[in-house]
Amino acid sequence: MNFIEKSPLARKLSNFVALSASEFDALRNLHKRRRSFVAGRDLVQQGQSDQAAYILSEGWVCSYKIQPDGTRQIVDFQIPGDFLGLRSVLLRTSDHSFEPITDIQAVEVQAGDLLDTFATSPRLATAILWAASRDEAMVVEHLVNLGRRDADRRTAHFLLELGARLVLVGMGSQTGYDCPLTQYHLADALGLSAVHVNRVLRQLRENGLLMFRNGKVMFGDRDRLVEFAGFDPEYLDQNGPFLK
Amino acid sequence: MNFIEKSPLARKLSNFVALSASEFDALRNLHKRRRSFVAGRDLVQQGQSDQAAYILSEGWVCSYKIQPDGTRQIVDFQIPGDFLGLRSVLLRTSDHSFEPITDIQAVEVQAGDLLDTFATSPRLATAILWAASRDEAMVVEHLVNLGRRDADRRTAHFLLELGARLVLVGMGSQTGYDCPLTQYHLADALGLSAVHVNRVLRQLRENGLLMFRNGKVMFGDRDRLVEFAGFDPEYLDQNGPFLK
DNA sequence: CGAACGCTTGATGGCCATCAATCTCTGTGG
DNA sequence: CCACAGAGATTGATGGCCATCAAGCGTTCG
Repeated sequence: MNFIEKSPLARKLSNFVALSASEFDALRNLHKRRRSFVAGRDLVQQGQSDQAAYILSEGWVCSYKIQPDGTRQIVDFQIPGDFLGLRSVLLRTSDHSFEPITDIQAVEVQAGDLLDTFATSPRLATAILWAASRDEAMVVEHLVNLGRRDADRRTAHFLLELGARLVLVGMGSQTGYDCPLTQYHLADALGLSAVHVNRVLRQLRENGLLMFRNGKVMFGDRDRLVEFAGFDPEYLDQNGPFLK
Repeated sequence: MNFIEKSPLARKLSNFVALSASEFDALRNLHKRRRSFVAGRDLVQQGQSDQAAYILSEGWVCSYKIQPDGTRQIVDFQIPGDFLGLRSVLLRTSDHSFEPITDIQAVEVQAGDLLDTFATSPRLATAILWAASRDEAMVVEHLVNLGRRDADRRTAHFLLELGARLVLVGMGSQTGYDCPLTQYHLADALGLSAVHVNRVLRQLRENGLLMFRNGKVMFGDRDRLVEFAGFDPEYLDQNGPFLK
């Protein structure tokens, strides 16, 4: 049993493709330089060009865009096993910034190595493209969330999705998960004010649906919460391995 | 001069990579079956599995998701040269639906052919991945639009982006473009009610910023509009060929 | 021990949804 | 040829969701 088989990324990809020993090797070869970053200091600034991508192995990150008027929109959160900046490898400038929410550990991935892996290990390539497609599907669902759900359902839906993602890397369960986000993070992700997020969380708590407190999210009545939020996890496409 | 060199997709990709004759050939080989669809009838239903993707050669399409309560959120519009359903090739179920807004012509692309092309023509592959990354960047910008801009700026920003995209395939200019969208389409894309979209358009018109009328969008004072909307087209990454 | 950060709650108001009615335009069939 | 239906656009009235301003609390940390 190799350490890599327990890495969050390997764990996540295994939910889609059953990886062989040589594919675990190929995955390990992607890992070049291990790097640490402290909470709060941005990795890549919006507009800065950067040909490297990262795989997050520990900690939480958010990707966001700042508006000219200073307001911030968080596009997505990254948890262990997620890629960082895969898109900015191809576009000439990074179109958004990354902020570590906690201290993090990440592994640098060279664009060239990634393309080589695609050529030599098509099954692994499929798994990686699956993960990228899934990330995009999550951004789309986030967009629907902002466009067509009110604050209560939006918040509930978001916290349910986060839970489902964490389950995939072994960091969550049906009853809840540890969550280092502040109410300000939630506000910037959900397009709400922090004040209103606070009220929404109170209401969800008083209705026995979920608790967001002291760095923990705990689902009260999960079934009722899923029903309330209209959460249909199908877009996450995590119903067990597809390629045997 | 081959017909393919004038196709919207070739035209779009040429803005990123200067394509050679053999690359035009490879691009032509992707085009298998040409198909027509009439306005209003969906191509792929949400939840339906489908292993084929399309390249749109004529007409307009929108991709959207329907909520359990019947509300609709349009995720993106596709114009000639855009891919349809590239993501659902990898995920097991299509996570959204496609509605042709006008009668359209599209070319079917087999997933396998696409991967073959990646192996034989890396420059073309890079160009296609660039286009996909750019599409994703547009969804992100759309998300920011919904989360952090008021109705006026949101509408202005959206119509400016659409204009910039159309320029790339030769269907628009600095002064305006033809646009088959209804105010209902705009409402579903912008997360607003159709009534409010109407009011917003009136205000933009009365301020001399832009006219949306009779299937045409005409910019009044484009500079002021760009300033007003906070439109920074850098995320579109269309500043001329990158790979010579 | 003061400052910073995050959380909490109240008061006020504005943006935008909703309901409702009317108007134009186009296509269609009697 | 005209009546009619339907889609799209337009405008007014009302109200609710959520932003904003303001104040105060607890905890952590230098």
